[in-house]
Amino acid sequence: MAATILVVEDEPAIQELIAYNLKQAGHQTLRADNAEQALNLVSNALPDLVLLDWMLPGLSGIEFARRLRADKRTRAVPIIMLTARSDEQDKLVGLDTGADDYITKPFSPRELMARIKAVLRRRAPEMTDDVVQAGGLRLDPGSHRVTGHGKPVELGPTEFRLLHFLMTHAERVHSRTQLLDQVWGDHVFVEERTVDVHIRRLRKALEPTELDRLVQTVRGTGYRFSPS
Amino acid sequence: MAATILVVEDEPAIQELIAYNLKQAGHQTLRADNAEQALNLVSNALPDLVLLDWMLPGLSGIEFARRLRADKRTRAVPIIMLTARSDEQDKLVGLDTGADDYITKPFSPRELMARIKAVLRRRAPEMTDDVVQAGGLRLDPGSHRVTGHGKPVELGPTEFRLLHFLMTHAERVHSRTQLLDQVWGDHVFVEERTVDVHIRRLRKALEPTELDRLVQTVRGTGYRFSPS
DNA sequence: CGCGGCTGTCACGGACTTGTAACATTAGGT
DNA sequence: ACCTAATGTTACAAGTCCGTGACAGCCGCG
Repeated sequence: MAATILVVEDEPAIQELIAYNLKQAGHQTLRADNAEQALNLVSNALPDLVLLDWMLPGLSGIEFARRLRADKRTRAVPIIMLTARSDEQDKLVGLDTGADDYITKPFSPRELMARIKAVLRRRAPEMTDDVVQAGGLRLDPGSHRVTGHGKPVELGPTEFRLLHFLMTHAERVHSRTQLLDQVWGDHVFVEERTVDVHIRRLRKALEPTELDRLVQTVRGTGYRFSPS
Repeated sequence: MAATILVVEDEPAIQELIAYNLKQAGHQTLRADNAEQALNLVSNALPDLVLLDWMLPGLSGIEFARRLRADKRTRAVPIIMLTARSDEQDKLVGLDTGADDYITKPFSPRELMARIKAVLRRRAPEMTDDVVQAGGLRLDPGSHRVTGHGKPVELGPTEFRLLHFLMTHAERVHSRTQLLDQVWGDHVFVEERTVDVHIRRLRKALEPTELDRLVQTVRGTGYRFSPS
């Protein structure tokens, strides 16, 4: 995992409780007491997920969510809403603003962690530490190992992340720009052609296992991982 | 393990029974007849685990659990609930307050001990005194001894804890930050590179037995213990 | 008080990674 | 068959990460 999670919650006790559990699970946490603070943090660096209290002093949680969704840069960030109310009405409004999931207080840490995992799995599978297998390739984020037909494959850090992303988003073409955003991170300025070089390095590392053919070029568009 | 376990139970007979069994298993026991007494004990010294009766005179067990969870200092202490009721409803409420496990009376001492062990293992596997063996290495927390291929290995306290943690979480990469949190404890401020130095000392101590190769570097990520 | 063991920090050097440019090759259209 | 844009490939310099030895402070013990 090692996801970076932004917690927007005004009650210190709950904020602390959540942060503690996140840390235990190996996540980084950013904290904000209110929406304004949260917006600041987000403008600095994108978190991988936002835990957002419904009721906030000042700008409400729901309004904050709306703003995230309105900005192209932050649109894709998964949001989990925390709320004390349990009625269906709010739930609907919450989901309408684009929340990915919804938890009503009081919640158990166990439940919270489970939902975070579920949302990350759905929205950003490369953030989880689930083992990915496809076409004879096996990548284990937990132990940071890659094997092709059982034989170990040596990868540099960037190639590892690149392969991880491609495998968790297989059968889909990704432009160089998308790959830079997803694998290198936003706020990073590198030449697009750099992607080519890393693709090359990845393929080279896969060559001994004949699995380099799984990383395919789509001329004029980008690259694709295809286990077929 | 040598864990310190707080037993909160109003029935003397059951309290005695539990205490006896805990002692047999090598644990320290603290006893309280009610929640108020328990809170006092906890404010003095943190136990490694709390065995908590559901029904208590005065402050109820569940309320006591909530208070433990509400205080930052006591938040992480594992709780096992004891209850006479067996219905699902209570179980859910109990888990919601953050209980780690649940035992319904009557229970066998054997079962209780098994659950305690399981919870300690889950919350902090390196807290138990189970002997850990892997790849020719043997670490015995009870006697605080390490042997490699039968030959004794001399380790300093920190290296011992580090190896213990790595062995109980093998085949997983741990970042320096995670290792600092888990082995040094959070709220400790030391340089990340200090981890490197202790890894070095650990490897050096393992060198005579050729077992230093089990402690592996994952460049750009952290360290991993791998018995392979 | 002196001693030895343990700890955290630093600095240096080597090994590995990374982004870029430059050149080679290929794919597709005409 | 050509031409051109896109991609493959290689080399390299700069940067980053890690191993390692040295060292000073700390603590407990004799």
